Amino acid sequence: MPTPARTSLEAIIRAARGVLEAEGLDGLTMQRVADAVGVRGPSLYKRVRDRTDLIRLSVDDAARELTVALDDAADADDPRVNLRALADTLRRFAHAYPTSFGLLFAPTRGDVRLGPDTLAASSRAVLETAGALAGSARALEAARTVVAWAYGFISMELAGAFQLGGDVDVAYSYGVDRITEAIALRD
Amino acid sequence: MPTPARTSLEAIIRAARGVLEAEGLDGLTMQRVADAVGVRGPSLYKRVRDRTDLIRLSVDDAARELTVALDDAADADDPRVNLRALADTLRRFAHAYPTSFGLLFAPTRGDVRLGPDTLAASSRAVLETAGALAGSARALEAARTVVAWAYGFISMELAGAFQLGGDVDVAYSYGVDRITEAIALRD
DNA sequence: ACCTGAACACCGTTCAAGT
DNA sequence: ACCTGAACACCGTTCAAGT
Repeated sequence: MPTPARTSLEAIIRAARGVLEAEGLDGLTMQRVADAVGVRGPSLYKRVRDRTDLIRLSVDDAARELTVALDDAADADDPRVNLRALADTLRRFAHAYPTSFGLLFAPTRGDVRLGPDTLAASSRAVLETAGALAGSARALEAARTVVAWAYGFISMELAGAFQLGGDVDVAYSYGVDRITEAIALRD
Repeated sequence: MPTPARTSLEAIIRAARGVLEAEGLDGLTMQRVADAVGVRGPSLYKRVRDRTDLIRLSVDDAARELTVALDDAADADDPRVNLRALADTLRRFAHAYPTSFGLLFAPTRGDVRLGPDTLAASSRAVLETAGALAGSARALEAARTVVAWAYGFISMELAGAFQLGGDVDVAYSYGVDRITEAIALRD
């Protein structure tokens, strides 16, 4: 006799993302997530292969949320305005979900890797805006330059590497301008 | 009656770094490190507070090695040449010790954080070269821009985010040039 | 068809007992 | 003074038994 489902993959991912940001990666235990969705630990394995899979699903879910935010952000005509909006959106995302952000490109964790489709979707808005600034032939490398800088800057910020002083908001804003001009230089 | 020491903190850190790069962060178990230095697990706690402490010590050790390499790299008169040498040195370090590199600024792991002195020492060469390019008043933000870009680029490279094709070496080299010109622009 | 308790392997850590 | 085996708590994971 079938038992009605007492939870769902969506609920599990939502709970896992909450735990991930509240307690960090080490705090994400199967027990903790099971408690949060009102089920026993072993039941999670009905919907999720293992803990690594759950982490990947959570980061993937966060990446999709980021993609939506980025797509919404770049709605102006001026590509410089759009690039700033994209950079600000990425930084807001990172502050809201630092652990997920850190795992997005974490070189340390080969096991938690996003699918190419998720990556491509989240790159779309940046690629388009970068292309408008640098020329479509240079779109890819321009986009990489912007994302690399922004990811690096925000990672260092979150890691507390900017202890030498100075206003981090100002530094970020200034950096966006510099990078924008750097990729807008035609040759 | 005193027992002669059968290992040392240095040997433990060396072994831990080896395991860290060979097996990744999850592979760094106390048991594994103990085996590598020829001692039982509990003995490690005579020299190390806990596993987190051992990770931090390992990353700190890697950071010191990086500092030496950076100091040696920037020996030319032309700051552009030096900046390229510094960028190449950082990238070589990252490829040699990807896990340590990832932990250097990992936003995800607040527990494994380098001391300000270690950070300051490793920044010195970059700060000096950046200052020579951007002017000493702009040295700090110029250095941050370079390091943020390089860290982000290499992280994405190691994370496999550059699957869209193109020669990564060329992209890195090109990026160094762009960033160099961006921070060399006086205003 | 999903959920559960019991069980297992593994790991970090402590500690009393050895030398 | 350092090392060890035993022990404990905790966690991921499996599985037979329940409904």
